[in-house]
Amino acid sequence: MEQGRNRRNRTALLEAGRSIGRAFSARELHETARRDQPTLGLTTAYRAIDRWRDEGLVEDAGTRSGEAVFVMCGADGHHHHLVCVDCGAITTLEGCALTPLREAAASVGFELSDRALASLPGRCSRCTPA
Amino acid sequence: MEQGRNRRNRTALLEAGRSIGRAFSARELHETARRDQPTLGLTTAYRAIDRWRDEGLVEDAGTRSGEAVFVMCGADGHHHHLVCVDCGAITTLEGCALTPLREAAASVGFELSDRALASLPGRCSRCTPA
DNA sequence: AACGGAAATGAAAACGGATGTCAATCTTAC
DNA sequence: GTAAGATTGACATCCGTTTTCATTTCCGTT
Repeated sequence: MEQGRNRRNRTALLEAGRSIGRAFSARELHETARRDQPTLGLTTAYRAIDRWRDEGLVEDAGTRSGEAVFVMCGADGHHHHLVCVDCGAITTLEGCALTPLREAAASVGFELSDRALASLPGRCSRCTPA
Repeated sequence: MEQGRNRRNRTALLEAGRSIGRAFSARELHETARRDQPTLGLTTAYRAIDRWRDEGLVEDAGTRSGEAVFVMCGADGHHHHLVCVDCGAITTLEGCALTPLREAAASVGFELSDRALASLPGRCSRCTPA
């Protein structure tokens, strides 16, 4: 019995997302997953990311040269990601160093957006000019 | 003697940017400045924002429904802006509540991006659901 | 195993924000 | 005033993303 395309696609996309190991664009996810499933379409990669975002499996991580980029996110415990704006490298920041900022915002009537700040832009040591 | 178009455009754009009082897109800047200078083109609005960014007069403030948005920024002293992701309202946050975060990032070899975090996403009290 | 409705897929078209092009206009130096 | 150079704005183009739609796949029911 020929296995279905759907399940294989989903698996290939998920493995691609997990194996990339850094922030990725929809195009990069597509290219990576395509090595396993050559017929997989770009539209499906976009749709997978949408679904993952709804499920909390992926976070928006801004844009890199015009493309929206994302980071995979195990949903365990409160944490933030540092994302290198140059190469996409990711480091997980355990605990929450955002509390002082959140309180400062609250004192002027603003509720800081946890979702939008889940991924924090920066530069990894490789990409920081000496 | 007919005054030049260039100077008038520049003035209209600058006044528009300052008068809007919240985060704005290039299209919004264009529409506002156009009330003074009806012949002013959208391209010129984009170019003004580019120039302002180089001069530190404006900061990127993410995107709102697909459009990049910006906030005007007096270059005086270190501060951050809280920008409402729904309505674009701005509050200036004096001092820097980002220090703990910056240090946490530094401890794992990341240099936090001051520029990218100049404008912090959140929700103003009006737009926060009760 | 066969059927049927619901969901997923991928190719192509449509969309929209941003950028590039270029002739016309304006500014500034002389 | 004139010429060289910068600025402008209409239009074309680019490109990431979304929409569309006919086809295929999935899965519960018979």
